[in-house]
Amino acid sequence: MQKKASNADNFEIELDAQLCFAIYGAAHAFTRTYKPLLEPLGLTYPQYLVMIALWEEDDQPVKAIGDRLGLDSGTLSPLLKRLEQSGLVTRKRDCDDERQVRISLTKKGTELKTQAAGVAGAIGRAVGCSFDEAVALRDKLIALKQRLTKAGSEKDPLPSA
Amino acid sequence: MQKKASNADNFEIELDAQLCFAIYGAAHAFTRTYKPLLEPLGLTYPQYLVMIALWEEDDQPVKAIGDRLGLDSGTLSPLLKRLEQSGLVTRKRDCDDERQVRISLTKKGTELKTQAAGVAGAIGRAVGCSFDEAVALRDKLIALKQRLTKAGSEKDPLPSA
DNA sequence: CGCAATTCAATTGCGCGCAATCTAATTACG
DNA sequence: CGTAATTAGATTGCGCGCAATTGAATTGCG
Repeated sequence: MQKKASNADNFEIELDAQLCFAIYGAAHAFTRTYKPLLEPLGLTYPQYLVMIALWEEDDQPVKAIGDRLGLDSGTLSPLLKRLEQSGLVTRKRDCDDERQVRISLTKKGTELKTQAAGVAGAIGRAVGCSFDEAVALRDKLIALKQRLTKAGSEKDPLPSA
Repeated sequence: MQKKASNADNFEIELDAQLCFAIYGAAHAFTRTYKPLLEPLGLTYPQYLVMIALWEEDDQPVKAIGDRLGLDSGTLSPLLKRLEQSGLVTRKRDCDDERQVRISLTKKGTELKTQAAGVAGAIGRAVGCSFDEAVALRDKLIALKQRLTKAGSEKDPLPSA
């Protein structure tokens, strides 16, 4: 059925390797494509993702942004400081829960969305496939990510106590 | 509104954003899945990719590995030094062309391939889709990468001087 | 209420990833 | 032949990405 072992293992190894290379290469090609487009905006690719998250919903705590992007505070804290230094966001402690730091867009940060629209268009052209194809690929990648994430957390699902 | 355009632009922007997030998330989920599997081997994910390239073909110059993985010497030089320190590869100047440094597997490096087979199997399970699906996804990603790379190099085809 | 466990963010350390720069070796060309 | 242009690799600097630790605030529970 799903698993036969034997000499199909060689295919498995090679496919694994090829899938490695493919997703690794595609992800980096993506960031390389963005880089020159984001440079005029003064943003790196991860910073751009954070801005998108904030354009979708302003005034979020760091944790919420981290969940959306799959990043932890070790990555986000310095990144957000740079966005603050660039004058795009502000960081202030939540009044109700002082553990949280809420990230909000400044006027400049909000206005940057307009320029970002041009970036999205350029990427759309570079991706060079139809809308439907892009949607299909997006869904496949999301599904893959979910399966990988689930498989990774299968070690300790719950103490069953 | 500085830009009117059609309201299909909104879809474009959102799809762009979603594709961003999807590929970004999938790539990181991939590396996170590998991490615990590679830890017993003493390899990071990029180091694993280099080892795969060497298992496919031993005794390659740094440049060839860089082309295969899409990495430059700025990334590879320190990485290869770590692999050398781990006793997995050797680095020696090519006799015919002393600019090149040829990377070769040590006995230990060659033997590591056996253990890596188990890694591939585990990943196959984590990916959790059929062989055909994996092949299709791989091909889509490779095609995407090629389109992105080509689009990126369209800026300066030739100086035409 | 009071103390332990949890949660959120920041910090530290290490390994990429890449642009920019540098050096040395090779090739191209007059 | 000799100099310019090219090529390979190393180095530096900066920004992630993540594990591990820390510290402060909050929640849970007796």
